[in-house]
Amino acid sequence: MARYNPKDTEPKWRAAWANANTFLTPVTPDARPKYYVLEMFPYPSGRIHMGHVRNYAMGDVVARYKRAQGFNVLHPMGWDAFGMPAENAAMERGVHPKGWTYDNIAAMREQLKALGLSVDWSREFATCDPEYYGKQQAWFLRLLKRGLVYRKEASVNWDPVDMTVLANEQVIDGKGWRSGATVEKRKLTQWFLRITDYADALIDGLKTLDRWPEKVRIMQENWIGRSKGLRFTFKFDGKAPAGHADGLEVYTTRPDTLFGASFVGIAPEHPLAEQLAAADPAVAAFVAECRKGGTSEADIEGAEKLGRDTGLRVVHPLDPTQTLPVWIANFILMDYGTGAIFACPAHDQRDLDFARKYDLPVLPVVLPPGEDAASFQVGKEAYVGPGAIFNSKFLDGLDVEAAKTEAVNRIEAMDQGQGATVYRLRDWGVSRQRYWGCPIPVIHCAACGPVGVPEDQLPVVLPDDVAFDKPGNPLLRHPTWRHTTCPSCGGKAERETDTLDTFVDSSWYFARFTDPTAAEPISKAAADHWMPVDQYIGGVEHAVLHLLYARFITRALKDEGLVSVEEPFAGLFTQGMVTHEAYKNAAGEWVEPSDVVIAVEGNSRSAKHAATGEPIVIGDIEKMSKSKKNVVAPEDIFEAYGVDAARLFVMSDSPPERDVQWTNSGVEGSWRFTHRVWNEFESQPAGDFAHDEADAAALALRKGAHRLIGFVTDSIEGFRFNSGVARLYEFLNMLKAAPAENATHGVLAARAEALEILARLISPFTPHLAEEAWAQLGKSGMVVDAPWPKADPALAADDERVLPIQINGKRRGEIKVKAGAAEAEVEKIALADAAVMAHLEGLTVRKVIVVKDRIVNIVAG
RNA sequence: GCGGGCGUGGCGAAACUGGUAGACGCAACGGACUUAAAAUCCGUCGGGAGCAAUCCCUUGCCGGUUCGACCCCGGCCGCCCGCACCA
Repeated sequence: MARYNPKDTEPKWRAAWANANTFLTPVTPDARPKYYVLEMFPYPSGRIHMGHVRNYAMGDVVARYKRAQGFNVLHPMGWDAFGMPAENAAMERGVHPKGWTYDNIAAMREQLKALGLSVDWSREFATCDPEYYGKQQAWFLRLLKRGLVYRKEASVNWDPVDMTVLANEQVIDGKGWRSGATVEKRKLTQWFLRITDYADALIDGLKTLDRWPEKVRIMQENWIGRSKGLRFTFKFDGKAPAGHADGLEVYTTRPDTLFGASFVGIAPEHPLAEQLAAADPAVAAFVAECRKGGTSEADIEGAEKLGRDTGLRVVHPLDPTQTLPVWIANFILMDYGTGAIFACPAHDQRDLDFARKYDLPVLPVVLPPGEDAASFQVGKEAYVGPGAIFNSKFLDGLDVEAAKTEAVNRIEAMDQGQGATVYRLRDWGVSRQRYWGCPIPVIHCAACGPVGVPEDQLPVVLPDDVAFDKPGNPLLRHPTWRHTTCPSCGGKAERETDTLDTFVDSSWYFARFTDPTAAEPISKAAADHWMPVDQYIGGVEHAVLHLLYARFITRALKDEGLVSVEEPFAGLFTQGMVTHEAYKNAAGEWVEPSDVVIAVEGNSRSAKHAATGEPIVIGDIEKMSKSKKNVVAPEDIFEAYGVDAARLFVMSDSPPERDVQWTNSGVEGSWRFTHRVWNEFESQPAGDFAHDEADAAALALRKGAHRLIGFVTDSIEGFRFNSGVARLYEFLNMLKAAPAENATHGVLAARAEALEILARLISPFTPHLAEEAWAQLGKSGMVVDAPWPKADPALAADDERVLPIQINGKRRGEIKVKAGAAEAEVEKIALADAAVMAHLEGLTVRKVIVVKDRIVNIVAG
């Protein structure tokens, strides 16, 4: 028997698909229902890693499956090609970002093509193609006209390593998401997108995303952070400080606790605090002290409450006889609400900590259920639960929610404030002081201000002749590029040298794929047909970055009339990472897996270096990363085991949303499977055989095959690929138990039918093997064009059931009955069973529970 | 601190809606074939008792609901992810 040889067959079938234009999705849609499958497009780093293999293999399973189900599938591929690494390469190696990027794309395209993906490569583009980013500039200008784009001076997150600004979403634990450098605050004039205009829509829209992971929806909701409360103004007692004649505006979510107020606090960055600091060196010193603390988790956790009494006093809005001191406090954030609060220490832990430290009053106003008003006291823990309001004049006796409403009504009636909704979400700062990005299509004119580049002058193309010998943005140093004339007055003017955050590039590419050559940024007809993406697949790390931005841009483009959908991704699946053990030598240096030999003794494993024999420490299972050297190169695996085995392995073993641990023995298992499958096809003799109803072995095989269809179908539909693969293994074992050699004609007929079903069922997972198997069966055409198999209900149905018999909840035997057998009949058979009778000796049967086709439980005592 | 998730053999895991716990794979062990190895094939494989049929224990821990709980409820313990002085 000839061994299955993936090295010959895999390239052969890829060529066959390419020659037949199998995966080309015509721009003009046909009568079939559409299905748009998309995996998050890759950054062209130069070579694919196992994470890519898993991501794209999953998408390919879905795409091929839907195709076989009769859908007109759109499954495109492109490149998220702008970004920092290209500039870093330019600085480190003197190559041009453009050349570096396109070389990488060429290399990765070949690797991805080797995966045998059912991708329509004719739609491929890179975000750094001027044809793409020019269209991006076009819609950017339309959003600018709409007022969704604006410029402001703001305190921004500055990444000192990448030397650029970052959006809030791109700062993780106070560090840049890409560089890992501690982020600094800087005041800069920047371009912003009004994502906050869409805060409510983005929260409310989450409810419609019923095919998104709950986790991602919760993360987005928390990130947007909507809270309802009251914004109101404290009048100053006596003379107000200059410029603050209107008073001091605060925000609270607990207007019900207003009578428990003991002081008013302002952030150290609050304009009033800065004003006071300018006049008083002692205040200035205090404000500087507050700034010193870092922003990292540990810093905040350990930060002590610091405050300074300003000497100012304000009047209580609901009780003019009462005044409150105004403190500058380090725990108040300028970024949130109004940067000023009223503090109710009895019912807020931070306020309480502060009040205890500075000996400020603590007056409880919410009485917990069961407590006595005369004796209830707050110690070190603030009471934040429900209860009845007391010590609060007209609010007394109301519950918390009713008191909130009443307090808001009173303040509104006095015209001193109003109910307000506040968000944690900030507008999206999109200016990046980088070269390798989409130029912001704006011209700055001394007379006219910033003016959008006229549409007929787009795209604003990046100049190629730039130097990376100095840090900073090369566009700023370019001798001619920025100098131009004002489109409005014709006078001398300068181009904007900031480029767009690369997350803008990835916020609409899915819509461009529907017609990548359209003259408009988005072809309305094509997008209306294909959008939304039916199944989007990618890493969970984009839960609040890319996935939030893309939702926002889609809504903004919808309001601009470019698309009709509000939500870009109807279904989302977030897949787990590919992990691998990391190895270290005695010196603590990371060692590559290929240099390590593992020895197994019983249940313990030890490792040594393959070449030197020195002992190696087997470390944790971690995400594959270059720094830990625990990377397995996909091309090495393709070479050794074939592409299908690699694809199969990343789909096996672990549920797709969970991390999968890469092991060599695991992929060997998948490789063995491909060979065993092939052996079954090869050993099947050619020819037609008639089914034999009387042949029990043949019937069992046919039943197994028809049942398998349902199992595999459900596992793909439900994203349980690992279970589907397990069922395929199980069925292969069944086939092997009914070999072709010396088989009856009935079994040969059943095998022929089973193999035809099997070839179609494995084709989403191991597409090359499936084609070779299909050809081996003598089938015409390719399996990729064959419809998904349909189970014969009569064969897939179980006509006989094995029911376990429990006595008092413990399994004591089993009986065989016809499927759907009546309860009374089942009870009779169960009670007559020898093993059951033995167990019931000396007991009285009290009750018999029969669950149809499932189980029998006898209660006896 | 808040929000979410998870905890099942030596390992990755399965168990659909409360109904036979451990499918399938990996590792391990035993055997066949082979001069030998690889590959392949067959078998064993949660723990314990027993010659055996069989029985007892077992899904992080404690308790509850139920004829019946990996699954539902309450309370602990541990791990992972996200957010975090957000008023």
